[in-house]
Amino acid sequence: MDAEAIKRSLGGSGLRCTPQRYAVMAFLMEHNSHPTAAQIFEAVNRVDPRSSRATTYNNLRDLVQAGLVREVAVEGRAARFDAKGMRHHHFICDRCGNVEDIEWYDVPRPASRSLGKRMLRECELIFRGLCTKCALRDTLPVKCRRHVGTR
Amino acid sequence: MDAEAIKRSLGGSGLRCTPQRYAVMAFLMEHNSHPTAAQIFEAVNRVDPRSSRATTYNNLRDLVQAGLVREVAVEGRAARFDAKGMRHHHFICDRCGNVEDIEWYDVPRPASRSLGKRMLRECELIFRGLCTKCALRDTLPVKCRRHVGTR
DNA sequence: TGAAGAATTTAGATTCTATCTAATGTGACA
DNA sequence: TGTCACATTAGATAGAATCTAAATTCTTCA
Repeated sequence: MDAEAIKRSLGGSGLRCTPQRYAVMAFLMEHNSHPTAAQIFEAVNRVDPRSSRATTYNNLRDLVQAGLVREVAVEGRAARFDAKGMRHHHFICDRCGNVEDIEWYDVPRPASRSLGKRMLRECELIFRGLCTKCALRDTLPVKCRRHVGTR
Repeated sequence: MDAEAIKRSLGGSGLRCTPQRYAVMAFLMEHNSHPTAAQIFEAVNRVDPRSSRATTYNNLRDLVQAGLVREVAVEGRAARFDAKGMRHHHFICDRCGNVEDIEWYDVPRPASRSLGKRMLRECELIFRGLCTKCALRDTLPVKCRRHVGTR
């Protein structure tokens, strides 16, 4: 959306605002669908300046390190990425693996006794179950299922 | 530890108690180090009945589906596995990727409004930061670092 | 300017993780 | 004992992410 804001946040993290890096960041800010690296690579390359797979991964790594993007690991599937906008939690669908945002609320920290000498950086709350589509699909008679996309 | 208990919990989930499956389950119950599939495969095969990689993965999948084992996805690294004993949360080290248990405490559920039609199965609380070893390593002068194993 | 050096990108190879295949083995039960 | 579903196996394959080494672009500063 706001090109200047993206430039500023990249610069503020010591990252050059290259076309490829900008494209990745802009795509993530315009889509809250938690895409995979492959999806980002493909989407960014549908538009002009062609970028390589390695660059997409490099840039995602840099953006995550800079704290501008969050990476969500999903068991048995490719990692998902998410521009850090408003704070939120994540819901991961057991069946289709899609990641969705859940409205933020505060998470109680563990007792310092149970943390020991560990350095706590963040608490992350993850919900699991069936997303709306998959939950609906479960309650439909079999002959109707094909009408509900699986992702 | 208790062979009979393992047999019973496998049987109760409709899983035969094969030597390979038993070995995986027993290993997970004896080690709370959250090993990877590769580590489990190797450890189980150091003892007698040789098991194949595919079987190790198959059995881990079955045990997770049966709810006897938990799988923890870690960004950029192999998944970790964990026999479900006492309830606990997880701490994942940013640097070495190791997973450690954190004493259980209740997690507040999200407002049903923010869940919509999703079917919630579980809430998982994950802490991130530096484990004791890595936190210590950070505060040591460089010349001493080699004395602290990274794994 | 423009030369040097740092950061970035690139295609393709490679590594690592996990799953699939098709054949074989095993055990429960009638 | 025969049958059938469940399990295991080695090796091939798929999928995700990283590495390599060379080329390119940017920044800085003489």
